[in-house]
Amino acid sequence: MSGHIKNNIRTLRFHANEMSQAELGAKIGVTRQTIAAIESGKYSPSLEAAFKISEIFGVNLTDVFEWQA
Amino acid sequence: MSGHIKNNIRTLRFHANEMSQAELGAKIGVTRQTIAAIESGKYSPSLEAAFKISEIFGVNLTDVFEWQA
DNA sequence: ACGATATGTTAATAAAACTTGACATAAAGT
DNA sequence: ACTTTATGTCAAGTTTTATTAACATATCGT
Repeated sequence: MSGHIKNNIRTLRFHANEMSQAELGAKIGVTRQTIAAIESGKYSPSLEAAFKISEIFGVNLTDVFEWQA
Repeated sequence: MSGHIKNNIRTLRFHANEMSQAELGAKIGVTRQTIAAIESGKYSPSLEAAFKISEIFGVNLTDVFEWQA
């Protein structure tokens, strides 16, 4: 009923030299299936995974994940 | 082995007119025990819960939760 | 055409987040 | 002294997130 979370992972990956889902997963310590699920909005990541992803892309967490109330 | 997450909930609650854990929990839809556990660092919240908490305090998510690599 | 890489998706299982209910202590108000 | 409010903590249970493995299609380079 309340808000949901949008993400820009796909865009950020392609701007980061077309990094693959598998490569991103390896960098943060999750599987490619997990990245695929997060990217497609099947579920949202843990806070820790979210921080690691934003760290890889060198941006703020809220530039990767956006809360819409 | 990698980093951990620090939070400023206690401080933010006291700055927000000494809002109780129970009140914060009610506002974001979790129990007071969950707030206590998050606040004390027993575990980190879901990304959704983290967004809701920062929304209540009117600050950015990364002002509530800080990632230390 | 063939082999390699990237991604989509599903099913079964494991781990983490969260709930409920309980019992405890401490501080504040009356 | 008594009641109320705030918080700490624990155990058992449910829900959500993450893992692994499998099978699928599409694209790219040779």
